[in-house]
Amino acid sequence: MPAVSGCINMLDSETKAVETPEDHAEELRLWLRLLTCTTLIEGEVRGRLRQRFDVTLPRFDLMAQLDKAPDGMTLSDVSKRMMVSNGNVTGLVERLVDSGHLDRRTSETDRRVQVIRLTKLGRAEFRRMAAEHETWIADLFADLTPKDVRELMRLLAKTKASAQKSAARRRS
Amino acid sequence: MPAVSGCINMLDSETKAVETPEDHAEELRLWLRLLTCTTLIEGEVRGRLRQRFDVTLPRFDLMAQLDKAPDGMTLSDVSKRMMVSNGNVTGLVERLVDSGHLDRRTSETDRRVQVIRLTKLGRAEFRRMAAEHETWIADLFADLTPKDVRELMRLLAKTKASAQKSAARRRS
DNA sequence: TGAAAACATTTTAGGCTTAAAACAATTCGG
DNA sequence: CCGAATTGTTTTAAGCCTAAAATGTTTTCA
Repeated sequence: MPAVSGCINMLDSETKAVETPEDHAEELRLWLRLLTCTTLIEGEVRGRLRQRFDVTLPRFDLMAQLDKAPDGMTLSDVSKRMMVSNGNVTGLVERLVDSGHLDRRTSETDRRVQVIRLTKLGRAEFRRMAAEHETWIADLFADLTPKDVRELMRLLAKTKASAQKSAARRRS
Repeated sequence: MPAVSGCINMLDSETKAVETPEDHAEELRLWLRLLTCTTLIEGEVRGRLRQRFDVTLPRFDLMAQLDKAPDGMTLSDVSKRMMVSNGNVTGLVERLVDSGHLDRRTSETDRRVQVIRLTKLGRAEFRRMAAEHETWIADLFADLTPKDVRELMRLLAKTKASAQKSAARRRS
């Protein structure tokens, strides 16, 4: 392949964007690294939750959402916050109700809606787990300076916004 | 609670580390943001793979690993690279062999080992999907400048190293 | 050499997850 | 007011995923 082919294509182009097969290897590598980091940390947290508290990560995540909502949440709210499917939440909640961690009742004003809350037991257990969980996270990120943390926060916010925009573009 | 309690605790401490309940809220927020970004992008890629190619993300990921290894890989290699359990790979490979995308054979020199490769069909289909996949990723990260990308790469590398160190600490 | 350790994979049991279809209740527009 | 669209949840079918135990193979080393 001649080294000038890209330039030739560019000369061919008219007013619109160039159709040269562009190189997006950098973005691809970034995505893989992002995924690796997340998978690594998630796996570590999952293992520690299991070992220390015999609880699964999805259960912990669901309880974390409810801990921030003393008045409860609807299943839809939970589903959106956790970014998982509705059906997923149904099953997760069912098991947590069975184990006595959640209370679930039908809304008085809208009989479609199920409102779930942490029970006293659920809240107590979550708080206990959350305290230790926070130290694990701190340890996993221990080598980052406060400046690194701030900078990562900023860049990830930008990344999130970019991805949301792209997702919206596709849906429209 | 008096505002000086932290200092009092520090005075109480002896040679070892202070037991003051430290504030790790920043790291926690960082972790949640990292998770959100990854979940968002992963969900988007999953949906597009399904819509355009009727393929699942785990299948795509496995084929991506094999595409980089013309001489094939063992199941253990795949399991380590993908950071998933051995049993997971067994099932994934089984389905991909059934659909004609993978070839699997027992190693001649070590009968414990299964070596898998992409078939001609598997490689062709993967290349077709990968080309489009790359444009999706580029679009999802479109609002990041080259500098942002470099900086994120650097900080995520640091994060990965930190997490690996922490994981190793726990295992020892 | 031969038992024990290490290794590669599979199996098992249970839970997680999704997309799509089904169902139920509410809201909207004519 | 009533049919149609919308909203909230559950169900279904299939696949993904893990940890732990089981199976078969190779290596180690006493």
